[in-house]
Amino acid sequence: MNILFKALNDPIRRQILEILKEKDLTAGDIAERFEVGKPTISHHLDLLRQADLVSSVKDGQFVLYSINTTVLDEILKWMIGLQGESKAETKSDNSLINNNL
Amino acid sequence: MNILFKALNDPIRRQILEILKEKDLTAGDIAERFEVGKPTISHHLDLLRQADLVSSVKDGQFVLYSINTTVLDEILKWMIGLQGESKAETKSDNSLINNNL
DNA sequence: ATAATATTTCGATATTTGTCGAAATATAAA
DNA sequence: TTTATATTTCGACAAATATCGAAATATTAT
Repeated sequence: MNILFKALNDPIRRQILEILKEKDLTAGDIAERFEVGKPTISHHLDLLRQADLVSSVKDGQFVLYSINTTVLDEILKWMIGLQGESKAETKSDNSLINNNL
Repeated sequence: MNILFKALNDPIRRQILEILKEKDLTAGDIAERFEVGKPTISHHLDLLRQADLVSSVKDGQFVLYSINTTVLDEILKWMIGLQGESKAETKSDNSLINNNL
């Protein structure tokens, strides 16, 4: 959870995920789309990989990166849990009236 | 978006949200539940307020804090957008086969 | 008015984080 | 086997962040 939020707490890393949503790309192809240098992108990719938000496969001299969205479910559940079951509802008052999800 | 992820990128701030989900609380009541000092909690509450994840109302000498979950929708939408519309699907191939949400 | 309580603001400090250039590593091409 | 290309690792450094104690502010109680 911690490492997930940490990985998402950077505009470049979020953009990388958006780019990888469209298409798997090599590290170099990803780096080309940003102003920062390749070592920096490599570091960002490392953090995304630590959070399991991307996976990487070596293809010759290239490294191909892909997005992995399944780990986002954890955050989604946490956020939805924060919304539902609000404080006004008790055991006798969970009448599901406010289910405007 | 940035400020939202930043606010969520801390275990204490996330715990504060979980606590406020159950019940509105004063700054002091919140601080009591953590090991860190009151100035630190005050700072965390400030960041949560900047992200509009909490609201505060002055009640005499106390300040009552409440959670505001509506801003989470932005992140929820972003994450769901990251999951759907995957790269394998094109205009001719959006057959909604993989809709196992 | 004075004292007590609640909260925030202010500096200061240690840690974390993003970034860079240079060097290291690995693969492909000549 | 050199040479070129792709990527990561390594140190270094500046900026951001979490934390603290002390002081400031505001409200309540005596």
